[in-house]
Amino acid sequence: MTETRPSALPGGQSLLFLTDEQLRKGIEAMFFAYRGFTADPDRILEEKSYGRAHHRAIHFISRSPGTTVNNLLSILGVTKQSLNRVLRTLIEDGLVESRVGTRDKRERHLFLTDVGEALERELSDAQRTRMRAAYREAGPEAVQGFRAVLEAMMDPELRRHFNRLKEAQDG
Amino acid sequence: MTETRPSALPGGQSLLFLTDEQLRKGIEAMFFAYRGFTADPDRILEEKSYGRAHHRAIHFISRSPGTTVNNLLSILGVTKQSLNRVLRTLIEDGLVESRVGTRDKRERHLFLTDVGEALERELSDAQRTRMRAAYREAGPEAVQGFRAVLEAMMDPELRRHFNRLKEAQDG
DNA sequence: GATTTTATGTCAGTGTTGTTGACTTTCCAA
DNA sequence: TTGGAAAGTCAACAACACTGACATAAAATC
Repeated sequence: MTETRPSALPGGQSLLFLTDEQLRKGIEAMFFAYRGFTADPDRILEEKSYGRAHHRAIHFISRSPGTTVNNLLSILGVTKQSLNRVLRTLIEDGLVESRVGTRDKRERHLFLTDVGEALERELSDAQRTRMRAAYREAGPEAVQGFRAVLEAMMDPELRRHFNRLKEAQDG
Repeated sequence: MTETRPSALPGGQSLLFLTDEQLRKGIEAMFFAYRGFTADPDRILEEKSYGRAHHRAIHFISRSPGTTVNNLLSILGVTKQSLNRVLRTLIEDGLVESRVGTRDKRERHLFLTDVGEALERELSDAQRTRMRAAYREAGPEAVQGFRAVLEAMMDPELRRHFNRLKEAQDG
């Protein structure tokens, strides 16, 4: 059970013996876990007739208040037309405020209104609750491994975004 | 670096001190990692003008050859109409074979053809390569934690599916 | 000062993937 | 023989992505 295979060689070069089967299970775990990961917010969003795209926008605006549209675009990896559709409804509904930049007036800086903050809290509470439960069930050591593998799986550009967000707050 | 916080109490009850910030970073890691996770297959699928839905069908048919449409439906969590559209094109294109059940002739058993197997291999090779690289980078201990957290994050029903697939092959 | 580039927004059209609802066919089982 | 489950089909629709074209304002550059 807790027995481990030889995984490090004298050279310091760590060598993992990973069968295709083990890798495949990792792939399936990602698939099924992601469904769980989005399930709770999806339920909340459905009530308010929003979608995942709205959630993502809300999340990253909350995370980086005052971010520009362009910055959000590169984080989300969608076209401006796609993002704009979502942002427009959020602004119309009074969840997001778009302020013209002071230094560069071409830019729009995005902020959540109080209503937007409230929805963000509702969504992230649900998601954090599941994440917390998963962490507790898996144990403290698992959390580090989880994060390490996920980070290694990211595309370099997204990883840069991830780490930028990370640095903004605590370690 | 390798220092750990107090994470277990005498009672045997493990207690994790997780700030909202730490949980939020886990959430973002899932988001960014999933993008990387699907990036390679997406590129391959685009060439052949298929989508993720086709990939998922191919994957689970490959995983459980002879599976029925109903079983596939409960794994994928979509409507039969949605799955049917995808299956129809895969059958028309000669990637999937649908055989009428012998015991129960209402059921259709799904198999990959040689062409289907070839695409499956191409897709899963790409995905496994990234997974292998991530595992190597994160180290052997991380892999266990990764899997443990993902499994704990799944909805119970999906977890049952996951474990059923797991048991079918090696440990 | 004129030109180009950048940031943003918008309109129109298209494709994939999901949904509901209604309906049919097949066929097992009570 | 009748009820219901499994599978398939058709139609309509919605969310969310895409491309391409175009407009506007402001910054940057020549």
